[in-house]
Amino acid sequence: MEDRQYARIAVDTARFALDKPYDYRIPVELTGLVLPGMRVTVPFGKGNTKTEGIVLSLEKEPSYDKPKCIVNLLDEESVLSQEQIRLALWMRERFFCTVYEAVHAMLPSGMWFRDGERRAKDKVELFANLLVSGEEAMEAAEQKRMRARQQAGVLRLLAVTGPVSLRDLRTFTGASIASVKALEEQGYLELEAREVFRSQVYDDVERADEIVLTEEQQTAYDGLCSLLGSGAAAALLFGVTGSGKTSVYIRLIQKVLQQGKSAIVLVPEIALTPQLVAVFSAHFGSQIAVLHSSLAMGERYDEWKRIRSGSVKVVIGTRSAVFAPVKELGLIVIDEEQEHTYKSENSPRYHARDVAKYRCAQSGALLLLGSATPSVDSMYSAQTGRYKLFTLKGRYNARSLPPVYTADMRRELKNGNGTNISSVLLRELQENLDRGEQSILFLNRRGTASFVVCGECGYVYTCPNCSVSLTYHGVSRKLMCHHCGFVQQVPGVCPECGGQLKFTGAGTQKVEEELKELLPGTEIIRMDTDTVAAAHSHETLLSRFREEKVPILLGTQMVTKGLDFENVTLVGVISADQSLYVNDYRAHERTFSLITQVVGRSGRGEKSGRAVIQTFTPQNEIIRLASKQDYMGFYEEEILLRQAMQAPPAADLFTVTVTGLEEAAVLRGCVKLRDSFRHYFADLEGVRVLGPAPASVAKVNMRYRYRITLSCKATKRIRETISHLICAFSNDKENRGLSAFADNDPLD
DNA sequence: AGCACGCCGACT
DNA sequence: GTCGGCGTGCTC
Repeated sequence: MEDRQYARIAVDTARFALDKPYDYRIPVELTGLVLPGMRVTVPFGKGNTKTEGIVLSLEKEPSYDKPKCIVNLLDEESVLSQEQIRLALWMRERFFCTVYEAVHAMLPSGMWFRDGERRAKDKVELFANLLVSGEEAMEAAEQKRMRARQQAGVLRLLAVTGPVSLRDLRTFTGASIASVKALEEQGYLELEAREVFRSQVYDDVERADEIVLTEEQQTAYDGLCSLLGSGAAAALLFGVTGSGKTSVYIRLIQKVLQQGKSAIVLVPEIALTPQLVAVFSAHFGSQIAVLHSSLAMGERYDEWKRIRSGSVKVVIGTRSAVFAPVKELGLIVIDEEQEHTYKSENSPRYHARDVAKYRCAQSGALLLLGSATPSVDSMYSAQTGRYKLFTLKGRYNARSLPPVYTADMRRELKNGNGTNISSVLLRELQENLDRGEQSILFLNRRGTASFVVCGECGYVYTCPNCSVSLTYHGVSRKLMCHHCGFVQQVPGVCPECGGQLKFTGAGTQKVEEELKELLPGTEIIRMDTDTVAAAHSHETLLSRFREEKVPILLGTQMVTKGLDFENVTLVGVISADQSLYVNDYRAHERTFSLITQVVGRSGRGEKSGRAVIQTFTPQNEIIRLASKQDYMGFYEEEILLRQAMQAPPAADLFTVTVTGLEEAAVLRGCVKLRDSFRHYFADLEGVRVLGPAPASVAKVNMRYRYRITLSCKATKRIRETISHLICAFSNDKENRGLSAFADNDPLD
């Protein structure tokens, strides 16, 4: 080691085109202390601005004749293992991000601020919440840098992480309460009391009995066991709702632990799966770590350290938990693998499934994808033998799936029923009321946003920076942009004509009113972004529904997931069409999955259930198949369509998005880029270069965005060419002020 | 993205 | 002469 005086470093350049390893000399006083996987500060560029970087390797000879010198060592021990460094380098090639962006994704956010020591946490803590956009906060921090250092630090941290507890604010920025209060008075932030989960201790949870598998589950389990450590690519566990996939997961994880290895379990959104977490803690006690979305930053960091120390054998968490630094990885489970939350929408634009595949291949672990409605991609891999397929057909207690009625909303309209509730649904609701049973109503509305419109002139509040309407937040009574974070007060009247403003709600409000009129005196719990905005009120609402047996639960997306209520015997889908007719190759898949999931909420107890699907297009094939709960029928149909459209899995999609302040320049740059792609791929069969087309949100943060789409088979050459052309694009001086980024199979 | 270097016009 | 405008190119 003593003769390795140089460090190869990935710096935090933010620019993809500049991102390559740079060699620095290790100063004498740091000899022997600098090791791969440690963060350092280094001078970079003409002005020697201090930049953060991470040491990739140590070298005897520098690859450059005038290396500069490392100025500071930020870690006492490596924060990334050799394996994780390799993963970060792979992510750069795979997801078109910088190595440092990949490193950011792999480490808990608490690592990026001053190291905090562990302290006992109170149950309720004050949280600081930004009232201005992240951008405004950064700007204010810049101005305050000299006069009010502490305030600047607080603003910067909040801009990056979102709401942070007062305690964490102090530990990570060193700011005093006074400076936070000052910011509150200046209107930059608000303080609110929030319940905080104590660092999870699952020791006191009552241990569950040994799981007894059904014959079918046992077959799947045996098959999966034989795959453990066999080097198989991946397995798909296709099991209808209520078939006991979780039991198979648990037994398989027990097997993995017996072999001295550990497991990672990914779930779409942990707040929506409290039941799953409870079951896991009953079986694994203190061996598990739950990367909970509402963990305070310090606690998340503590859990990360616990995992790295090797005392945690099972990690449950959302997307980013795929990076959990467990020792001896033996298994990764991705539950509800078709969910879109596994794809990151900003750089690094990774899909947890891809990262999991890579990690499993590296460590000889098994990847298990589980779902009642697998993505068409995964089922295709299973059908073609790339994944091993295991099927669970039997439901718990041999209960059959609930019968589904389709309500034709066109006929309702013709018969003079203009409400959102069909006569069939109303009849069934009434019947449930009479019998004292409960019902769940699901409003399938694309985007849960509620916006404000003038009832007289039709003026809609839109973001001054982005091409979207502002979302109304009932709790804070403010209008907000979901793309750039712009916030403004709600005015009393329309600024254009002085007319009365209307709050459209997520649609749930309207349906709630209609229900109150149709079923007078019936209590209804409404669950949407407005009513669950208060911390943990999601669980509060659900436990009220369970304990107080409130007759009707009405909600958006969030009522579809993992809820298991014995007394629910009726499920209604208010408008099945809403997510179906959008310009996105995944629309069918999403609608089918959504309907199937929500129908599966009915009749999970002793009593049998039923479901009503309301649609304006009852003849639609997807709706028909979903009401029959015929996944394989859906798959066979959809795969033909995908092949005809050359959409995944028949082809891979890449988009390259160009952004800039001037629309004409963006468009020009995009056309040039498209032509370079066409030129580079002229000799390749089966590559289509489409565009430019405006991105689905055509303007974000004052920047216009146009994109081109590549439909092709993803090969090394394709990826390298995309990287190369993005670099060439940003090095071209004619593209000044424009930037470009690539995404593999984006969500929209 | 920053930042320095350099080549030209305007002013002390 | 020489101060500073911004166009150009590089970052170990």
